[in-house]
Amino acid sequence: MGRLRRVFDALMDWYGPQGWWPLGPAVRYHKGKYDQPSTGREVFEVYIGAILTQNSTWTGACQAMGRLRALRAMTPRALLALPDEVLEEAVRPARYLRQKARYLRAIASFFLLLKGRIPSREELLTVRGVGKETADSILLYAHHQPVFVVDAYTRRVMAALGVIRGDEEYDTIRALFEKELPADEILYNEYHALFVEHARRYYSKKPYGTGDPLITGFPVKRTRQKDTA
DNA sequence: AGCCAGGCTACCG
DNA sequence: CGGTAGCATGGC
Repeated sequence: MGRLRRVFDALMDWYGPQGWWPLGPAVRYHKGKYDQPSTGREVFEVYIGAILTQNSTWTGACQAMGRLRALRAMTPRALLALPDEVLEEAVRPARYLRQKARYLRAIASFFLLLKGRIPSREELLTVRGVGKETADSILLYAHHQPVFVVDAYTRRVMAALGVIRGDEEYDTIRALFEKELPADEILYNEYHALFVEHARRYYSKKPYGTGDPLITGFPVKRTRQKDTA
């Protein structure tokens, strides 16, 4: 039963590889070797990006990262050395500058303690500002662990397709994907990115899912959403 | 002019 | 527990 696989194939067919976290052009995707962030710097940039994009736009997060780069503060030590006002000003385009400045400090300290080790999900969740989606994003996009990232878009799309109700626990939805799909880092990477690409088009404004070709083109059984449970 | 971003924490009942 | 207010923005 490859429902989820078919959805992936359709999205991949329509949008192509997204090459997220964006370590290099999508070309490299086809070379089989997904360009892995090997240096500590690149890994740390994913940590930073994961915080900065929370409930925000990628453009805003990029602007903030550009400011940090200009300040030469894309390493944990350099970031921690910034005065509060400077760090907050750099974060501004990514929203919640006060909060995210705190979060960035927390995760920079955490990153230093790791000394290059890959953290567990539980460890990540102890960091202030790191919730489930952020933890999973870091595991997947920075450390290449086969963890499926669930976000608001994932819920909307899958609920519209009748695969879920939409109010399930985060971990329930993650488990569903990880059960139905092979534990493939690159697959999860692209899938999540494709969800974002697709949902930005059809699931940004209400009513969600209007004109979604997944719905018109993939008749998914939606007849018993309510009666079980 | 609104509406909406790739959430998280804290605090409420 | 579940539900939600609040969080120092900027682009389409």
